[in-house]
Order: sequence, then structure tokens, then C-alpha cells
Amino acid sequence: MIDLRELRDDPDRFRASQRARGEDPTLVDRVLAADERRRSSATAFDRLRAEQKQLGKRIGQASGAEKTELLASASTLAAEVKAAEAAQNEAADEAQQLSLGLSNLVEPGVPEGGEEDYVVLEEIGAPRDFAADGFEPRDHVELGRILGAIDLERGVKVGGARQYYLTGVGALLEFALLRLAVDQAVGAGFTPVVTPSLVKPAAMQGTGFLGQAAENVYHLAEDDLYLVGTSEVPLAAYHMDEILDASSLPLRYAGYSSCYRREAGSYGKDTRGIIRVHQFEKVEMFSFCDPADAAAEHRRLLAWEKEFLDKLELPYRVIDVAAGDLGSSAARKYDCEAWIPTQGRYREVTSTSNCTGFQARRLAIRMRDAEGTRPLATLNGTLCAMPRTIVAILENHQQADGSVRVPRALRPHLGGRELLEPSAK
RNA sequence: GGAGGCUUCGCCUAGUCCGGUCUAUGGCGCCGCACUGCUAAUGCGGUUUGGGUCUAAAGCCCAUCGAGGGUUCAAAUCCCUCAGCCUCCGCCA
Repeated sequence: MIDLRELRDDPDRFRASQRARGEDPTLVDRVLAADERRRSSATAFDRLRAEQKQLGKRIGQASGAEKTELLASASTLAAEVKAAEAAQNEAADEAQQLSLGLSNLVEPGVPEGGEEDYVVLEEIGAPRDFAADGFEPRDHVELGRILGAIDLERGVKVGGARQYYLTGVGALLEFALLRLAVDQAVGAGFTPVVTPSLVKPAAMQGTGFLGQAAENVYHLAEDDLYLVGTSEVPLAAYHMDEILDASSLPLRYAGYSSCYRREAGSYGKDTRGIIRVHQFEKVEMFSFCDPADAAAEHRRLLAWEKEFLDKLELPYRVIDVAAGDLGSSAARKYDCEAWIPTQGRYREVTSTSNCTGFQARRLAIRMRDAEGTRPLATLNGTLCAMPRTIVAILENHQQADGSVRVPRALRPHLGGRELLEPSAK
């Protein structure tokens, strides 16, 4: 949710932001009109209610004929109050509904355009030259099979399309990555958290996933619960309806959970392997901070993401995502994309968004300092999404015989192993 | 799953039976001021959140007693639904 006062003060900024996202700028005017109705109906109700209170007080003191007379007029007034209250609620609901449809204000400096219009901020490491190494790289599906690390056939047999088993060294690799990620986060001062993956509508709505992204969210109708697509949801909602002391900020959490995505609308995309799956585990960084510090915190989250990819010795690049490709909650988003040799291109492995006060307003999370209470900023960033990270490690560190070199930082978490080798058969 | 109890403005708490004087009591904590070598103590004042009005501040007004609905001229108080916590029973580990 955006700040309605800011909207009233400078609607042009919001219209421009909507246009930059490729969304409807006239929604701004509909929100303004609805808010105006909300305010005038609130004023009308307040006045009637005050009148009713005065009259009620007199009735309490009156008796006899006077009381009978007062009761008659009170009855009429009560009907008016009721009507005014209904009008107020209706106007407030409408204003609320409409303003929930507005996306976050895009941060100045975000590249214009859509999915293809990102700006590459930097490239770290160079894609490996397999021709020089004298062999044709195998893709992660093949490597996963010969290492006994990924079982796709049985994943599909048991769970259907886009399902998989991580087995043997594949499972060990996930646990090693988990440990490496959590250790880094804890070392940086994050509080590690294992979060629920099932959440109530308020949490899903509050984090902004029931808008354009709704079709990708699993919903359990029997219980009216949602399966989260990222632990960003339970982490953001962790402080829902709370007022945090400004001196306690930034509050940083590293969440670990399973993530569920329907992947509706991506039929036929990435159908091979585990690049795009319905369920995976992820370590996510989440930060509650002072809005004044949000842009700096965003850069810090990006730096932690890069630090992690550096440890995995992967070639990757950082992009500044264009306005038209931002999620509705994000004011700005940086993605880290690892080089995937068999695809000959960079693929997203981590993503960090500055959601400014957008989620905090929806979730009623505020901060209190000397100047009073106001919404704080929330930011999130992937530290390690397992399947894609595993894909990048297998493909980039493979050798001619199908074995995979283990990045140095990961070895202590894999019992000192330096190499993942094809299983005997 | 069944039965009962509970939920009050940071924390604790009075009020709910029997509707109006609740403009929600008191304590603790916290903030400000006064007094005092300092601290402590004491005294006085303030201390929920959201909305409206206002150029702004102050002030004033409305809502808010777990959430939503109902009864009534009037609801913390009566009725209904739901949620959370606690106790007991059942079930499972």
C-alpha cells in the first residue's frame, strides 16, 4: 500500500510511477476520488455521532413526558447514524480496495522499460571456456543423473511435473549450502529463523503476493491458508501489527523454508531439470529498517548476496531490473544472475528488493522514535535458493569425466570432499 | 474432536452479574517539570492506536475494552459468530 498523504500531495509522481511499470495511471485518480469520499463520509459520521452522544446523555437524565419526546427524536437520529456509518464503512472499504491495487512508487534511477531493459551493473568472473578445456559441458540434468544427485524421473512419477528428488550428494550439497548460507548470515548479525510455509490471507495480502502474482500462489481452500513462495512472507508478517522501537533497527532475519510456486503461465518454459520447480528450499535475508536507511540497506543486501556467490566461485553478473519488470511491492530490484554454461546465458539465482513502506503499511508495522510513529521499510534478498544454486555449481565446476569440483568454502560442510564423483554404476 | 475459563489504552489491574454518572480505575514502567551538592526519594503533569478538522503546531471532534455482527435512544457491560490463550477429557506420538 502506498502513502495516501503522499499521493494527495503529489499525484503526478504516482501517475508517472504507474506508467513506468506499464500499469494504469488513472488508478491514481480513482484512488484519490475514493479517498475523498472516505474523508467526507467520515466527517459526516463524526458529526452525527457527536450529536447522538449529547442526546443520549440528556435522555439518561430526563424522565416522564420529556423523556418520551427525546426518545422519539433519538430514534430518528439513530437511523441516520446507522446510515452514515454504513456509508463510511463502504467508502473506506472502496478506498482500501482501490489503493491495494496500486503498486509501490518506483525509486528514482530505476531503468525504464520492461523485462529486457535491465541495466547490467557489473560482471564478476568470466564464463568458463569449455572449448579450451577440451570437452563439451554436460547440463545439470545429465550431471545430476551420473552423480546420483538429482532424480527427476521419480520426482515426476511421485509428484508430477516440475518435481524432483535430491539424492545422495545432491541432498548433501543442499545441506552444505544451507549451512554455508546460514553461517554467513549469522556472522553478519542476522537472526536465523525457520519459518512456517503455511500462512493466513493477511500475511499473503500484506506482502503483496495476492495482486498480479496471485496465480502463482498455492491456496488451500479447505483451510483458507496459502503456501508461501518465499519465506519473505512469514518474515515480513513476523512483526505484523507491531510498533518497533527505532533504536532496535535494523532488524535482520535469515529465514529458511520450503517455497512453493504454481508456475502458472510458464508452461513450456524451463521444463528441463530443476531451474523452475514447484517446491524448493531457500535461505532468505529480510530486513526491517528506517526508511531513510533503506537504499543503503538494499546495497548491503546485494553485497551479502555477492559475497555468497563469490564463495561458490561462480561467474555471475548483477542487473538493475527495469521498472516494468518489478514486483508490485518493490521500489527497486537487483538480481544476481549466474552463468549457466549449457544455456549460454546468465540465469537469476538471487534477487533483492527494496519494498520501502509498501509492505509495512499493509501489515501495519511501524517504528517509533522521537518524531512519532510511522511505517518502516522492509527489504528482502535471496541468500541461497537451492535448486538453481546447485545447477550453477554442477555446470560451472564440472570436469571432463563428469565429476564436479567442490568450491573451497563448501568443502568443510561436505566432510572435506573436494570432488563429487560419478557413482559406480 | 468435546467441556469449561479467560482476552480492558507498554506490563499488571478495577469495572462486566444489574446498560447511561466509563470522558475506562489503580499500580508499575516510561517522558516532562518542580524541589534537592549528585543520585535516590517526593510532588505535579503527561503517557493506546487510527481517522477527521487545521497552512502548521496547539486545540477540538469521532472511533477503538481480542475481531466481526446484532439488540437498544444508549454497549467494556446483554445476545450471536469467529480467533487466540489457559485448564480438563478424548485421540495420537
